[in-house]
Amino acid sequence: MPELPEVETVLRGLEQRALGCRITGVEILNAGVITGQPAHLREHLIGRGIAALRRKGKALAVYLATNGATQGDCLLIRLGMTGQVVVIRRDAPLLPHTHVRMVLNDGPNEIRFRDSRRFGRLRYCTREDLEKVFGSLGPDALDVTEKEFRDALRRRGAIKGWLLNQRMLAGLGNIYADESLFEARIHPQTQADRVSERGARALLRAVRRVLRQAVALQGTSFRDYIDIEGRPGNFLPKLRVYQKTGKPCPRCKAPIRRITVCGRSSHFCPRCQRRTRRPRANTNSR
DNA sequence: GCAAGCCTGACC
DNA sequence: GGTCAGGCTTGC
Repeated sequence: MPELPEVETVLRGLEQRALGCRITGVEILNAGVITGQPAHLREHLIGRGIAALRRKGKALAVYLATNGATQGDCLLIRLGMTGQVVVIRRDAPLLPHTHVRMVLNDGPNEIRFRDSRRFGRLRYCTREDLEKVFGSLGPDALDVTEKEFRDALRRRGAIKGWLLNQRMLAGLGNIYADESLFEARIHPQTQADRVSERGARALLRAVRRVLRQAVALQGTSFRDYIDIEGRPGNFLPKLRVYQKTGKPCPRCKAPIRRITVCGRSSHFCPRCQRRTRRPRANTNSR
């Protein structure tokens, strides 16, 4: 599932392979993946250059340029669960679930958007649209400051759901949420506002460490994820608890458990990640 | 029939 | 303001 490291890998791939190119054609094979009017999207993309790329959490903005200058508008890409963006020769066979093709003025290449589950979306965004979309997201998980992180933790509900809530912190999905909680030795059902100061520091450190390592390894290919060149990520062997139900904890050998928290499967070590019951942090203090 | 990420709408 | 359910889709 594409989370922050996978989207970052796609961003870097597009920077290498598509930055500076011009979009000369857009073919929409399935309008269902387009937010807004498909014709509108085509009109705004055709003839435009790719000026820059920017990511917040799992959202990827491809800035468009006219005569080399960015206008602040962009193509917003959200990969959903199974979305893929590849740069590939135009004459390469069209795989199933290919929904959009964007022809580049770069030799024989085009950008393709594939998505079997069709949870992913492409959307044309004005500068204002993008500000709204990015504004609705919490701080990016790799940019968040300790203060922002601690302040955002002051709310009820399980820490697992908090980590998955993109309005709190943008970028984590189920894989890296479970891995980060394991790293920080925090039980997924711990209430966010009852995470100790030490715990909060450990969690932020864990989130950064896990995400940075995953970015360095081009992400995790659990099922569908591939990068711009069609290559899988290399983080899979680094997973310690995600989908390891019954396997020994890499730290203490206790069998990894799977429970449902906030409606989402959560993998954790029942010995390393003890459930703490401490008083709710007093929001009036400080 | 479940699971996933994100959006929408209902409700307090 | 916040929370929560429902819907989308399809491979397993």
